[in-house]
Amino acid sequence: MFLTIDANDKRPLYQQIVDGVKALIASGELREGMTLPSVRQVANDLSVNLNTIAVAYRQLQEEGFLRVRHGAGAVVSSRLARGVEEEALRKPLRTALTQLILGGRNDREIIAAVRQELELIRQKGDSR
Amino acid sequence: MFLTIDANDKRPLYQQIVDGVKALIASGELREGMTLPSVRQVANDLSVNLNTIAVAYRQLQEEGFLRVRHGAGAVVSSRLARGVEEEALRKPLRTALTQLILGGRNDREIIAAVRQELELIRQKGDSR
Amino acid sequence: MFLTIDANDKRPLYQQIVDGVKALIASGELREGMTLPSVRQVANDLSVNLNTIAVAYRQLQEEGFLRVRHGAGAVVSSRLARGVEEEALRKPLRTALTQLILGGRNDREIIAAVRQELELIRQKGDSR
Amino acid sequence: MFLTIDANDKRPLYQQIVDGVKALIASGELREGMTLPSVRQVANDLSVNLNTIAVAYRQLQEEGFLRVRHGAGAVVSSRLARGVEEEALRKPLRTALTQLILGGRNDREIIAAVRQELELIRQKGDSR
DNA sequence: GTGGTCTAGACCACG
DNA sequence: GTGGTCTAGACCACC
Repeated sequence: MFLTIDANDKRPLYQQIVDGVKALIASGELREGMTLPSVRQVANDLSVNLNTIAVAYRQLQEEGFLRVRHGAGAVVSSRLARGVEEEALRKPLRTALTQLILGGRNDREIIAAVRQELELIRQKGDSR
Repeated sequence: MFLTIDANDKRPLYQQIVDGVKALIASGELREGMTLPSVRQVANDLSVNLNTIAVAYRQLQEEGFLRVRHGAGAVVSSRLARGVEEEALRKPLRTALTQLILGGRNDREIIAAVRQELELIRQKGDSR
Repeated sequence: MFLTIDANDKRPLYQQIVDGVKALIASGELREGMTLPSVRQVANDLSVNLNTIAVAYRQLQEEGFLRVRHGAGAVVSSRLARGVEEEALRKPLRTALTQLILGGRNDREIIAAVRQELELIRQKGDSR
Repeated sequence: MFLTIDANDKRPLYQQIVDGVKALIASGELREGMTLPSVRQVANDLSVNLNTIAVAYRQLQEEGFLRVRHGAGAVVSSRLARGVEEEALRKPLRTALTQLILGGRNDREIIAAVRQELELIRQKGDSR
């Protein structure tokens, strides 16, 4: 299974699933048209309640990353650039960078960390 | 007042306060030894419940950014590099970068955005 | 083939088929006595499960728009004004109009949209 | 209480709540800044499970009609014209009109029905 | 088989 | 007090 959950993570379980699937799409590991494992299977693999996974899939559908059809499964939709406002993307970036600065990193180190993370995100597959 | 809250922000109020104070410290606008306005005053200025501010101040104290003394107000104690695990700093960065990638930005644009944000964070004062 | 399905549509597939056939009858493109393609052919054309089409045809039969005979295909039986309660017709209209209002349209624009849609529905053929 | 649910309605309960609140906003009965009754209260009034109402409130928040704050309640946000594509608004209208045509109504009757519904929707308050 | 909805009830987080 | 999350388990709708 390609998703993991972390009990120490402060994000709710369903949010971890959502972020995990997004990461897989960003990395190219999940591509347009691929079918995700069923809600039941993910729930079973992660030992998490079925409804929790359903909530995650539902949110991914609403954000346009999945096409979920009732009797069929969930298919990756992966439309990029979905009219998200720049500010909505910048705010979490700003918060993350602030934490790095407070952690004592200087600009050189931060940029290096960013480059490293970008590589990590894209290590599997080759999105775009 | 130098802190603002955004009703549309998904973070809880107290977290917005915490992040706001951290941003001010990172920018150098708040420096070691400076005194923050009282819980009561901030609560009043932002029209927010007094407990909410108290929770924010307590968290900042626990993270080592404030020294709170009864009756004497809260004093900034901006010790950097406080044994925060690298991973704890990287995870929010990774999530923010993932969102930028899914938003259609390429590496060049993302690095540019990071540089721009770093400047913004440091525009007031000139810490370090 | 004259029916299409939209993967992004929130309605179930069978409902899209039902609504599609109804639209063709309303437009006059399908008239009393005409024969519809077989369940098997439609399923094949739309790359949809055979059962899905069968369900759609059955519902159309129950609503009186089709006469289905074993081995002989489905024949259009467009009897209008079939004792449908006014309220059952009004409720979806009300919901659709509410969405238009919340979308910022004023009455003039809404009426114009209604006239335009009525023309579109009837553009093929000229029923009644 | 101003919301009702109909067991015979084919829409799921939470969707009826969502549509009901939208209708109240469209009618002007609920205005910007007004606080909705708590999830628990609505659940109690309608004898529906608490989670069901929570799902409805959550969807309304995602669509931008409510600002829901954790410890506080849910406040009407009522931003009109939220970049909804024209087609998304037209499709349900088209389906509703098709049903009216199949019900035997002519254009004159349909336009009259539309005008009547628009008045009904706006009877309380006087939105815009 | 698939996902969708709903319930009952628990516990946590926020203000 | 408020809403948020999660579980367990049921039943339904779709393919």
